[in-house]
Amino acid sequence: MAQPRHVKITDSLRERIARGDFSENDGKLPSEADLTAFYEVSRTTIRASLLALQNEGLVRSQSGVGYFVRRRQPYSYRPQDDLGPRPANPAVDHFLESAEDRKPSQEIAVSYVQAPDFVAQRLDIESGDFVAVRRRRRFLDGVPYLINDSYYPRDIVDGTEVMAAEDIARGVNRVLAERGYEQVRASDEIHLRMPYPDEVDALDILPGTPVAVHVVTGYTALGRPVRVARNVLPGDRHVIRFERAVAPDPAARRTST
Amino acid sequence: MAQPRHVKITDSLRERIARGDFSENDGKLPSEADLTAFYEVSRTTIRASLLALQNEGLVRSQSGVGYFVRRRQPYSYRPQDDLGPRPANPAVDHFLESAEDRKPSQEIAVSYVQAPDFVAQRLDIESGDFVAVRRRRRFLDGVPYLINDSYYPRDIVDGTEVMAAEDIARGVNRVLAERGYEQVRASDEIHLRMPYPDEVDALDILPGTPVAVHVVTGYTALGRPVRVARNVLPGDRHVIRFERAVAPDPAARRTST
DNA sequence: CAGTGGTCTAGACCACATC
DNA sequence: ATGTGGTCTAGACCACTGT
Repeated sequence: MAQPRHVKITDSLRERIARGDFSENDGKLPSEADLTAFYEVSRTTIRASLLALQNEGLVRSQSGVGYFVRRRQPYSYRPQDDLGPRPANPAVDHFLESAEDRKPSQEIAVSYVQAPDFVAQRLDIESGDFVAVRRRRRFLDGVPYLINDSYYPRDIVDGTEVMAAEDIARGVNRVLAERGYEQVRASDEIHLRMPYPDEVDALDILPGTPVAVHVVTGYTALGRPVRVARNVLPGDRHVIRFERAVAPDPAARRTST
Repeated sequence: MAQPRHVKITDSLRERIARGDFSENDGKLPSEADLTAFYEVSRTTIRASLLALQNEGLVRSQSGVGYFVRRRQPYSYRPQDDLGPRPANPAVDHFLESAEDRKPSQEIAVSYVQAPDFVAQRLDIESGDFVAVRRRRRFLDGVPYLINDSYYPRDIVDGTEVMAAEDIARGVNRVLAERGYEQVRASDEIHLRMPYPDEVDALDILPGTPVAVHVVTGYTALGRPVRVARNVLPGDRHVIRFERAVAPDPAARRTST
């Protein structure tokens, strides 16, 4: 037997899921007992296969109920929305506006902390220096969609409304701009990994769901970094989208048309 | 007992890993036998914990040898490198050039296929229409780093060198530009998920490693889509980076400085 | 050969959801 | 009360890696 039984069963179930064999009943799979009977193996072996499918993000289990095929309906996440003009209704920002039918809400906590390494590096300060943080958790229809921690150098937010634990209608970036720290450039980094336990809790993340960690550094026209934002996005709820314009390549122009 | 034993053990091991307790010996963990003795549980329970750590991407197992702490050294992936001027040495493209010390190589296969849905939609053609595809798998020091499938409308690549199964020194985008299809704008979409079995094979992906699927659509100045590229990136080998310039916000300017 | 992880079984008990 | 998944055990055999 080239392949172990649990692998063959996993493959078989994956195919049956892809074929839509379990599309009835909210995508409910047969019970472990039924599957042990069908594949003629022990319950342990069936559970190994179901666990594998969970870790691939294809299936979720609900204790006392059964296993269900997962389906995703991602929300568009646009890094470019964090800068630039605000939408017409100043009470909501882009995140909220593009939420379509879904009801947005958020939790905010503000504090001063010693800069973590990744912040200190990007803000070009010492690692122990204090920085201002706005920590937000954002929801759509009560479902957590993202963690956003925004870090600012102390001196540029001290004494402003930025450190109020409320939504800032104009947006923090606008407030900074008014103080002379308009951001004209940003760099984006995206890391992929499996979530840590605290992220699993904070974002209600199911097994087999990766996260993207999106770190933005915003710069003024003078090249000073004034903002580091760290976003954590569950992979099953987001598609990251952005647009690029390309500087024309003169070498190509010579021969074209 | 609030938490099951295997969860407590997983937490304990995760902490010990974070503390660097296993930094000796290539990051080797104690054997399953040692762990069963240490935590005083059955081997099954220990294996459940180790499996969980694998699926979090923290640990890898090597049959007959042991479990090892994983560490990542990601390569910078820059979506913006695919358009724009080529580097000085025309024999390599940006992917190759930015590889630093590591030896790049690639496999190329070209063909005509019926456009998959995601391609047809983005190229604005019918779903059954034939398109040209260049499929590439790229390596650094023999390690697969990415799958790149680039789709082009038939009419604009027919009779060109694009359909040769070799590296095109100038780059396909340059060839298209010379034919009058210069791309001046691109849209990017990034999806996150766990890899499919064929991707696991093609990219040597370990358990607990997510992938990013990066789909680029390139447009000419007339707004015609002429390229759809689908990249699959293993999360442990990439950091996605890009830069943005922000159009100044006139409302903010009024009061600033 | 000894040690390691990989596969598989049969069985027991529990917590939870549903009727 | 019944059925579901979640936890845990003890034990067996195998395949692979290293000495």
